[in-house]
Amino acid sequence: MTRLQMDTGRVVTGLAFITGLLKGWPLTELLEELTPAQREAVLHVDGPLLILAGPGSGKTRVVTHRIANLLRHGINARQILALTFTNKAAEEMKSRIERLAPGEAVWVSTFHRFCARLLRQFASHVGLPENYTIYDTADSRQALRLVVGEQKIHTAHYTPDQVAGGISWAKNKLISAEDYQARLGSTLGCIVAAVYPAYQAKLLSCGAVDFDDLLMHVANLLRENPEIRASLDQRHRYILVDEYQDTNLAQYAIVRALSLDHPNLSVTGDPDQSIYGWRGATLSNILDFENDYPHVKVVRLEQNYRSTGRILNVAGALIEHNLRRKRKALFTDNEDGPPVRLVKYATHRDEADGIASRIAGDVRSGRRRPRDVAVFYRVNALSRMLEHALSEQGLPYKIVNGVEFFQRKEIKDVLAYATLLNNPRDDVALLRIINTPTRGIGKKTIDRLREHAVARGLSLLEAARESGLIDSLPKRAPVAVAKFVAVIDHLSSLSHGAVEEVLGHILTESGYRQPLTDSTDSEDQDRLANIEELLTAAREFDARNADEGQLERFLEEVCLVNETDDWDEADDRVTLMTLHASKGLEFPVVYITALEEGILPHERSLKDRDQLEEERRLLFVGITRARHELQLSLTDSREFRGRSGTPVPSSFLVEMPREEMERVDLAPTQSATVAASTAGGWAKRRVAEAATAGAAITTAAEMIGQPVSTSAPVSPDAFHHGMAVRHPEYGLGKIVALGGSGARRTATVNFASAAGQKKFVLEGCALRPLTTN
DNA sequence: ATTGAGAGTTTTTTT
DNA sequence: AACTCTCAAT
Repeated sequence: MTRLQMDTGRVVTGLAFITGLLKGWPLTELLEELTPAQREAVLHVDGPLLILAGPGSGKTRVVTHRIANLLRHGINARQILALTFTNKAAEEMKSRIERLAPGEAVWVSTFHRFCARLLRQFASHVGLPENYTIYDTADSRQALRLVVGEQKIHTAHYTPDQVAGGISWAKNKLISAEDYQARLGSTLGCIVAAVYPAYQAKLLSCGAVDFDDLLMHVANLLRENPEIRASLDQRHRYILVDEYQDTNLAQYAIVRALSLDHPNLSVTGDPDQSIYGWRGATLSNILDFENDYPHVKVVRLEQNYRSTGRILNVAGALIEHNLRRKRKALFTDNEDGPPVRLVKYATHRDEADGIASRIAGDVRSGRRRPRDVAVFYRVNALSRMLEHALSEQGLPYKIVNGVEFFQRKEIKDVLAYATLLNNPRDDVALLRIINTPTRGIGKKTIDRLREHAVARGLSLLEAARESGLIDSLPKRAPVAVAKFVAVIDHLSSLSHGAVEEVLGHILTESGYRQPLTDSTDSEDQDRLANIEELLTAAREFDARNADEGQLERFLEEVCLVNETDDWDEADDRVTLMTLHASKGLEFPVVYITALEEGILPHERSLKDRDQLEEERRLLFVGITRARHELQLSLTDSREFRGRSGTPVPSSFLVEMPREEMERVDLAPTQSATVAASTAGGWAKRRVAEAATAGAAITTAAEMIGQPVSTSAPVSPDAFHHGMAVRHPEYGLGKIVALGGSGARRTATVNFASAAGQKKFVLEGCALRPLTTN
């Protein structure tokens, strides 16, 4: 939300001064402490440039310095456009450019925000009003439900999410509603083929776009309007794209269209860090870059300046297991550092407590500050226990992308009013608030209104205006509806001032605030506090945007941001976030939790090799965020989705080199205890076992695997591709193929030992999933 | 029309 | 465990 803030007035003279300084910067200063490869990239001015940058290779530094160099060459900042994926990345880049080149108006933006801005300008070309609404996922899902209901489309057993996924997939591939063809024999495809056009028509009639539309509309705009394309190409002479490996076809088309006449396009990326395949990202975009742009300059940044040797070795060994990959050397001059810790806790509670108390110990001893530490997890749902444990230790923490502020009911309600004022055609917004707070407009009334609107081709608000003419309406309904319309009209007349004022009017006039103020319920108090926070955000927005009538801009901003923007680096807090959110960041100390089969890799990725490789990349990204210390952990018992179970260690652990790691077992299980008393301890036993198997203990998984000879037989269905398994004779291995079914189901296993590859009939065989107890 | 209890479902990741 | 949706009572 923050943008380059220019204190107009006072700073202007200083600004010119500093700019002058920059332009006069001796080149040597800009290039100081850069390696030859980095310099090569920084000094590149015209023509296409591909920077293949491994993790921690100083990519952002190179990009920002390159921008400074472009400016030094006298290129107008307005001609430079830097596109990122996340707001976080954009903020980071902005602030680093600001440090190098204060006051320069380089446009740094996420793809979506950039497109939103372009669409405001060219809305009419794609059939949108310029005050169009941006639907977030929840809104678009609502719109989808609406059309499915109105058109009586049968969606069989498919959930709205699945259908929406199909539409989203198509949009990312730039397939329009008219062109969409179901793949032969795909039931879901047929449903999508029916729903997609209706959904798209609904969005247009509401004057709304979903996230995917932002990209698709712009891509279409650029394709269908050569003059607009040319002028934008001309205007954005120098384009830089971050995380290019994550671009989908729509994004590719946009970037391509803007760099035809002026192919000064520089992209940075790392195929090994591609983790958004599920969102339509196409690796081929980066792999084919050299074909798309002749005479491209390719710079490889392979030296890592971030992590210790051991962390990097673990990451490297892991990612080596991806088959669909360009081999890339990763190396560092940094010291080896301490071993990567692999810890097994008894329960997920112990895991959280253990991590929290370890952090607390480091903080108390002064070795680390809270902000040095981050804890990553695969799914948001895993954050709860960690939060609890951290606050018990009195550690300040910050969740990135947690329960999203702007997704909260009360916030969405208030914003829905604002949205409707801004865009009266927005039926989704209207439906959200027509009876919030309750005004005696029930389901029946709403259904009649909708029927009327559909029959007459009206928006719901227009239909509501003529509610007096609708005979089928319940007796008292027209009065209630008229009241609602009056509220909206009144608010409408007040909607042109500062955003904070407008929101204030909404809260009082709509009757939304009163019941909350009267309530003693603590939840209502929370809601009120959230609303207060929204007003604060509005106030800050007003301060940044002096001119009035900025409601539309505010809504846009709020829609494309999913967190309150208080992610302040200076904030001394432990960071909690998903592995996805961690991309692009670094921390001295990193904890990655729940390295358990089904969580990491996620269960939905187990069936598909490509998806499994993406999970591996995800872990790779997480590991390479760590600078000095890294701990991976798993548990013997985890409560998840209300039920507790005994997790199987992640198959990725098999792929990490043991010699870089230290194992800590904080979950003495029964079998281990028995082993300790009977066989002289776990460690000895392990060595003996390895000796007889003729194989060295080489992987991390070996360290946590327990003998399983006594465990009960396992159903053949319990095995799946990629699973880590143990055989009493051949030791540890991994399933590389499965065949047959039922009692005849077979598995082909690659053993770490000299046994190599073996095939088993699973029914009644001695093969066991690698478990921790 | 509204409310509340109970049933049923769910979550991968982000703009 | 938490959330949404449905159905019946008010």
